[in-house]
Amino acid sequence: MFLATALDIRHNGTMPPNATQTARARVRAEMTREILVAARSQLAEVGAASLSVRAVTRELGMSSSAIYRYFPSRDALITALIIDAYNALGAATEKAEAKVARDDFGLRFKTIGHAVRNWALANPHEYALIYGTPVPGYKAPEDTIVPATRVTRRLLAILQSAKSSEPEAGVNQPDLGESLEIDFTKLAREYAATVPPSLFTLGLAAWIQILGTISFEIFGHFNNVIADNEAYFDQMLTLASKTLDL
Amino acid sequence: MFLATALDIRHNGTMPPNATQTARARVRAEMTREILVAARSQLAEVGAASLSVRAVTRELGMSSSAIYRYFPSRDALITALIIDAYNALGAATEKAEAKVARDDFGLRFKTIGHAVRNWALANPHEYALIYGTPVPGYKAPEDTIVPATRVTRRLLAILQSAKSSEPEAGVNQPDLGESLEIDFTKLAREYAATVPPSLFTLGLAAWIQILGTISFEIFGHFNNVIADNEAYFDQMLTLASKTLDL
DNA sequence: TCTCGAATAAGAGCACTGCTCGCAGTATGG
DNA sequence: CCATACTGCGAGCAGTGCTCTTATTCGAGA
Repeated sequence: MFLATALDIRHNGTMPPNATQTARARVRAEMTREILVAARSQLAEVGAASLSVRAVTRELGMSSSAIYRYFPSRDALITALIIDAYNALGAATEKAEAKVARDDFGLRFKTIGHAVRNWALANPHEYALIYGTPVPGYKAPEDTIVPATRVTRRLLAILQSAKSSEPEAGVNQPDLGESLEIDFTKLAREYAATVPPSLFTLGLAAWIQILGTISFEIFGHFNNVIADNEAYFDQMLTLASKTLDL
Repeated sequence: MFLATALDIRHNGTMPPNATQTARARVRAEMTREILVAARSQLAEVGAASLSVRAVTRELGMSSSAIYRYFPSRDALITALIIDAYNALGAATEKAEAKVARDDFGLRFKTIGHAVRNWALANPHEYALIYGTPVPGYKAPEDTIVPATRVTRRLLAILQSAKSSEPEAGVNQPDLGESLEIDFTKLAREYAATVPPSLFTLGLAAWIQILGTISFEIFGHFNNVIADNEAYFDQMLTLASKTLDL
């Protein structure tokens, strides 16, 4: 879990190697957890930009300097929140998708789309944290890569299943140039997928359409433009699903 | 221009009504301009989140409090930069589009797309300012609405022209629900456009696809995913252009 | 069981931020 | 010419992230 990860960020050289945690390690883990809970509520309230570590410590009744025993910097705290957000989004979508019939690929696709949107609307600041403007000095560490791909892996699985049951369907698959052919072939290999590169690009475009539409809504670009946001989103999902021949 | 706007934000009740500016008004306008220039360079360097009004005043050799005679708050300064960014983006795309043949709608569409991307890559912080996470306390004022629609009006004009020359083409226009029919009919009326609502939704989807793809690139979601970003972007534009039957 | 080093917590402090206020000059319209 | 509006400056406030010193507590090895 990310808590262990957060722990390992600091003092990784001095952590005891055995699994049975000492009392001190346990209270440290508990403290770390509490800090993250407080930080998460702060994030939900005021957003990442206005998140103050001093406010977090105040909420916990500790001194402002004490938090640096657990997180070396504000950036490290926010990184933990980013991983947290990716996992929360992943869990929410996986839970939603698990409820629908496996063989209805179009429904699975749309369900994931709506789940992402619903999570984003319920947690706008968390969404902005992962899909909005990156924080200034921030450089995505390795820890975020896997959680970041939880949803896309799910989408790819659907594409994969749909394609295997109906191979080489009549989708209008574009012919890519050489460089894109290389990029997406490599990408498919990394994801252990067998979907052809041309179809892969369509899947990526659909994913971008989903996030782009949600970002438009969350960031206020639909204000005075569209009233029924959900209807537009659903219509967009239907269209994307059709493009992917699901 | 936005400078006049920025001026009118403050002291609008005390501005002399006649057009011939007094000496004081002229030096005030000049000062406002210089502040914006300095702020713009700051923005380009460190981004909106890290933009410091004190740093701006230092760059101008004035005291930190003096700037509040020109902009009532940091938010007001950033608002001016937002309008600025919208106009810069609009100017860049309009300039690019003006160079291509009027009757090649597909090319005009793709040219606008590439122009937006090129501007975003050249001015990533400005792009993030208008299409990334909104600044915490920020509420878009009326002044930003018109500049914000410069590019979309251009795209709509293309759609409009293409449709009039080839009315009711064989595009796969989706049938919308009642609420969307209302939303987009109203929207078309506001834009003084005659494109049918169903086609309007496809145009919006294309615009979202463009911005979504650029955001992915600028915000780092293509790192270790796609190497040839431009090729992917162009391929996406081709696809979108085809969907719009341009 | 004792001891000594490591981990923790707290407080003072530094350099920075956005912003306010009062005071001094200066230009301007009546 | 003069009252008034405007402008700039410096001090200061409350807040920030973060560091360093000091004091305390804990736990593992002798």
